[in-house]
Amino acid sequence: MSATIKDVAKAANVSPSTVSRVIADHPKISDETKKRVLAAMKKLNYHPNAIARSLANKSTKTLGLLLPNTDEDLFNNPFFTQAMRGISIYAQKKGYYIMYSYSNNEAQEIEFIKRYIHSKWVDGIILLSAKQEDQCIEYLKNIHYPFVVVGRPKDTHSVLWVDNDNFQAMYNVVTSLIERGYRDIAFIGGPQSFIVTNDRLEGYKRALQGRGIEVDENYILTSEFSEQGGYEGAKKIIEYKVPEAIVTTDDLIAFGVLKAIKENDKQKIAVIGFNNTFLAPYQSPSLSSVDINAEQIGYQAAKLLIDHLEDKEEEEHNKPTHYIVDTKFIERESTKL
Amino acid sequence: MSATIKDVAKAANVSPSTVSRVIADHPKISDETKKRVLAAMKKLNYHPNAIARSLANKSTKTLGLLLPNTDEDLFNNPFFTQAMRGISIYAQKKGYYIMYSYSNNEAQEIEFIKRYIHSKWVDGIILLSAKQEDQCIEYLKNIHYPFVVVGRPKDTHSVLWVDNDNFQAMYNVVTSLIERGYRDIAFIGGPQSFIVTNDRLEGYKRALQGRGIEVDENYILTSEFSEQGGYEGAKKIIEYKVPEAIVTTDDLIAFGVLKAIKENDKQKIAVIGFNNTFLAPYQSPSLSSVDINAEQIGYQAAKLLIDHLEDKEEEEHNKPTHYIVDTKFIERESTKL
DNA sequence: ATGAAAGCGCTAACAC
DNA sequence: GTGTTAGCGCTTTCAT
Repeated sequence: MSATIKDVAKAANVSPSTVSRVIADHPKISDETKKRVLAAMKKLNYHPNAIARSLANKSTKTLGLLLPNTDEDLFNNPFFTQAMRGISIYAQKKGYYIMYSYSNNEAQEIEFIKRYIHSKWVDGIILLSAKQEDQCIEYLKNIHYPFVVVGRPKDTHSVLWVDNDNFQAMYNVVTSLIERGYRDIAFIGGPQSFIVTNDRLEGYKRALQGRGIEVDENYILTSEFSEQGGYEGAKKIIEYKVPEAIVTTDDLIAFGVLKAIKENDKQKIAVIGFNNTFLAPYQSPSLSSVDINAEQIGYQAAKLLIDHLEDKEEEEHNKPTHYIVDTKFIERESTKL
Repeated sequence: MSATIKDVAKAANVSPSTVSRVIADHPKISDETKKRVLAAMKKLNYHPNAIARSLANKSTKTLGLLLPNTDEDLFNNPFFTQAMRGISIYAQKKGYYIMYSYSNNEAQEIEFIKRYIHSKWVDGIILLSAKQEDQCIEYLKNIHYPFVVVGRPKDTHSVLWVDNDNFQAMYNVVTSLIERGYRDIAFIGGPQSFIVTNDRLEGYKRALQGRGIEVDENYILTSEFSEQGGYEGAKKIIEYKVPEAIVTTDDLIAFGVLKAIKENDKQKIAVIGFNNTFLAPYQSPSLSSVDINAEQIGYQAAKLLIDHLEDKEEEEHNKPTHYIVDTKFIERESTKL
């Protein structure tokens, strides 16, 4: 039905290869014929068939995005939509398409990865969550398939990744708390299986130690990535010993903490969230949180992968292999009590 | 590098067409050769090249998903991720891939649609938001391209769509409020450019009228799709005349309303959200909300489109052209005061 | 039931 | 600079 390269060739009185050359913006083509071909394209409303190009080029210009295998709440976390938007923005800029699939568990995740790769649908893969023992990373590394992971993997050797400096971010937050006179600071994090949890926990511990405050293991809780987790964690901690501040690894957790605090009438406890989600300003008290710039993370992840893909031929010499996105502490009422 | 259909053919001592037939599960193939071919596939670790198949079949088995052209807050609304998940689930079940793109405005949205269509990347398109005057719908309808829209379009003629019965849902909520003795009920909705806003507003009005309560236009506000909008709207309404209840068209708006109510110390005002987002239970008071089952909406949208695509040949006689997903009122503290 | 051959729409040597 | 030709990996008549 729609015009092909041959139709254009005929209409412009040139050969198909010439048309192909103007599509690819080949240098050695006379302005005159180029003009004629372009005109023929317009006239016939011609658009290159991407499938045919992909087959001939052995490249689809599309990326496969793997959404995390996890429970509902985590996926509802705005982090993912923001990262997806960032990915989409850079991809669009470079003319790449994005496919996504949502998996329920790691086995399924690997299955989808294989499907993407074997079917030749994608040129590269973006992993949207790095766990401590991530089989997807292992698999992709082994077969030397181009991929990037959002979140620092356990072993960064020869893998592209982008993340915040989670250690530093939490370190800074806790240090600033200490400098203002807080000493009894508790920590509630998500599951330990996530690297990000451990990084932030480490930052918390080191900040305390750096100021000569002993780490109290009873002040450290990791649980679900949910308000429920924060709520229950905070109750447990308050029961143990009322702290002056509670730092968390996610706003969702912090929301739960705020609720528990209110119920226990311990309103002087400072609370800090992470990820600066859009509802943080609308808590009462409004929640201080660390903005991790999720959109930028997604953007840089796409950039790392696509740039890597495009530069395949020119030796992969000094290409950066990871990118650290800045965080920013957003102070609100929950730390100004 | 990887095995092609020819390699398999050679290994199994048959012709490529025979291999192709077993891939497509063609009936006229002897069990014996089928077995031999399958064995060869395993041995060579053969996987069909989807691009080549697509080119020959003129069908990619992939769908293009258009994320709404709108401000940040709206996209952060969990509705979209839930719908995306539903879409993904049905698509995966039927072996379809999903591509998404995020657009900033309607012009860009149409541009992406054209790109998807012209490049032949997708077999159909899913629109993730129906506005009153939706140019995308107009465009797709005109060129008779297969698509489905999430949300009831203004003109439903010859378009596939899935939605809640937003009129009925709001009608029921308001009626139940009236039956419990509430009379001064205000309404705060999102932008009027969204059909869903009008449907819910209509349900609100009719419910009042049905019980002989006059509609007070000062009790009706539409604004941004955000907490900010709810917050400011509620303040305005309270200033005008303190209502007994405020119904909203979105939890985000309701969150803002709750905040305004607290600040004004008007805690007896009942509040109802919409979409039953995951944070609704974590407000204080916990927020009563209408669960719209977004995942189901996405699932049914994908189903409608894919089933339509697959049945192209067999006359399109009695195929359903839309689907209504049930809503459910989830009562919490905010309506039990 | 199976094979031969043409074709899907585009690209990339290789010639001139 | 431009045309010719041979694929890319698969499907599908049309034979047999």
